[in-house]
Amino acid sequence: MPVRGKSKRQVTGPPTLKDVGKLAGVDPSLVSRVLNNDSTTSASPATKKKILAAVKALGYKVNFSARGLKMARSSTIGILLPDLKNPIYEEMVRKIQERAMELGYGIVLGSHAEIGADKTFASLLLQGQVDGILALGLEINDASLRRLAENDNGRVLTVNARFKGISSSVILEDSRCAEYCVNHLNELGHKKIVGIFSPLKLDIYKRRYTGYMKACDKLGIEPLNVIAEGFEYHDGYVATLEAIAKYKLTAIFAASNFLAIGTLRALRESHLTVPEQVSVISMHDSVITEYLSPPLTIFSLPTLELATTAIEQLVGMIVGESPKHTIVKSKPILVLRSSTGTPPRSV
Amino acid sequence: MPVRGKSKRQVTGPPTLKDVGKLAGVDPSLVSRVLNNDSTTSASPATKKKILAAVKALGYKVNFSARGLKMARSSTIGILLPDLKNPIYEEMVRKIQERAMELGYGIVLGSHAEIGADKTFASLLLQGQVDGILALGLEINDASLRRLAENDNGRVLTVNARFKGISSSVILEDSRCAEYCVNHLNELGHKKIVGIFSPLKLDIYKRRYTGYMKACDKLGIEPLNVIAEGFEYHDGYVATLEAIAKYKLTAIFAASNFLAIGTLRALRESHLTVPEQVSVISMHDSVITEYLSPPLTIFSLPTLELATTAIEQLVGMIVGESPKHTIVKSKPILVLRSSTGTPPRSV
DNA sequence: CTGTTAGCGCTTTCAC
DNA sequence: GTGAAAGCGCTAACAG
Repeated sequence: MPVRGKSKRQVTGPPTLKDVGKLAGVDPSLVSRVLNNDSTTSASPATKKKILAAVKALGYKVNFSARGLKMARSSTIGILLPDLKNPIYEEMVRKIQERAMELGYGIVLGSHAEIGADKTFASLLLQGQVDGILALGLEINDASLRRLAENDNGRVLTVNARFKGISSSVILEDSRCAEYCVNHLNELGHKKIVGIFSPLKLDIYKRRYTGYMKACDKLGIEPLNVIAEGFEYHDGYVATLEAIAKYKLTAIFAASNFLAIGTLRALRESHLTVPEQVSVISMHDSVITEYLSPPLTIFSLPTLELATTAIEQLVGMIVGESPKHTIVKSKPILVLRSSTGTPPRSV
Repeated sequence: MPVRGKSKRQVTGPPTLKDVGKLAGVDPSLVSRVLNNDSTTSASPATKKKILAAVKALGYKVNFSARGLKMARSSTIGILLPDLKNPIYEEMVRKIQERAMELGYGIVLGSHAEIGADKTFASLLLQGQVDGILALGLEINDASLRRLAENDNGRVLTVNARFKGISSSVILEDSRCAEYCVNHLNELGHKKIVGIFSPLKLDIYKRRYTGYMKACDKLGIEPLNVIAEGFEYHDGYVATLEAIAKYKLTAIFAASNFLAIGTLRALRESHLTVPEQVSVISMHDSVITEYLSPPLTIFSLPTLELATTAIEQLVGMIVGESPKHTIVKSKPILVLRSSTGTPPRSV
């Protein structure tokens, strides 16, 4: 390990506040105050300029360990997700990381299952290893996270989901988006529109379900739906098989890209062509949708904005703002590809 | 912000070494030594036991900020990737994170483009914000990372890629895997096997290309290949269109899942059925392959083992081991699905 | 407006 | 085998 000299620095590591202070001819603490825009003290423009110049000259960057130690903060936030398989999470994680970095935070990824019993995210939070947690679209079945929510819900934020006991969240207008999907199908002439959802105990699917039901109601068509067992391709596949057997459908609204991929497979195996015999629509755009067979028509919502809003809100909470529930509003955008068309004549 | 009392602790944050020491009736420094298995001093079994008991009782966990400050290490490693879209990266990142955590490290994600000019990963490393960098499957076109590689390549490791100037890497047997793919096709009776690759300047594709050429040579069949423009679905799509126009092919070896997805689309649009008219094989298993149309036959390599090996090697380097190149050896595993079959009679 | 001071929790010589 | 003490780089009172 590199060792420093006693009085004079021998092995030069990264520059410190002391170095900057020396170069600028001021005290290190003043540098700190200037760099942090300390409101209680205002440096004279002249010294401020000198300091900034020295900072740039030396390429000074804060040492997060030192700051973290002093402020009793880790400057890292945890992101909890079921998996990264879903491309939407991937994009969001990327975006969150980007924004977090700008805000001076690092991130660590995690999931309930994999961290191990005594190393849950909640315990990390409690131990001060992370300053806050962003929970992406999943159930909270981690016992200690739940306990945490009861005691200290000031630093846990759920993304596109709401949970009892957690008073901070940011969500999209999933309900509205689902409505748009059904309306689009109806405009093409469809009346037998099956909705395929993942379990409704998950808030996000409940909202999509609500939108679907609302649209059917408004349009005066009969709601036909199947609740899949889970969230994976396979669940969409099984649910679609069930729908085909049960209903005389002409269109399917698959409530997630994952379900939709399973849906397409089920239709293919049942020798039902898309969109000639059955139209398929889904919501939330991800790269893969364009490369499915056929490419999927979808309505998209601003997931990236969801991501930045979430991290900003969490950081706000960490520095003292109150938790709140927010909705990122935005009109769903139609991405028209080739999985939707007019219903077959015979039906 | 919670404030602590002067002499007696008022607001109790997470337990510290001092707390543990007090409970165990020993000096905090001893606790530290015991917890870190300090080889220079051996505590008596009795006190050791007392200490461990106190640690457990209090639920003590190290404060990474303090340790980092003291040791001039951040205990975080950076992962550089082109994107997380590719499910294989996702799985690997997950695995790396998991193992890193066990080893006492956090991770931060990053890419060249998005971090911003003066905040490249290399500079993070230089500034001590990260202790090392894992670069996943991409070119290194970050000027400062390149510079870094020239000066201090002791803490940069490339994963499934090798670069001039970077003396630490871990790779899989991609060449061998490509050979297996070609052989499988040939065993089914194919002679006109087109290989589709991403640009060969990328080490990983060069190796797959080499394997393909070697297999063709051994088999005595003519190598037919197309080098795509890039790495995305679209590039595979365009390359396949070109291959169809150029060769009388009966089978395609797509050198990545991404390319393969584009390949399937091109074949579909060209009204060539898979596998009746054209067989398609790819390598590296990811969830999506099973849900393509048709589900892809692939050969898989142990990417998760690649991930753990990489992080372990990097951490080893951080604590002083020398950089090295390692190959994770493993026989490619055939995952037989329905995209491959015997060639059509007429050819 | 700016400097002084203390101390966050940890590791690590150096004593005993 | 164990304790004492110093100091990593930073921030936040408190002085001046």
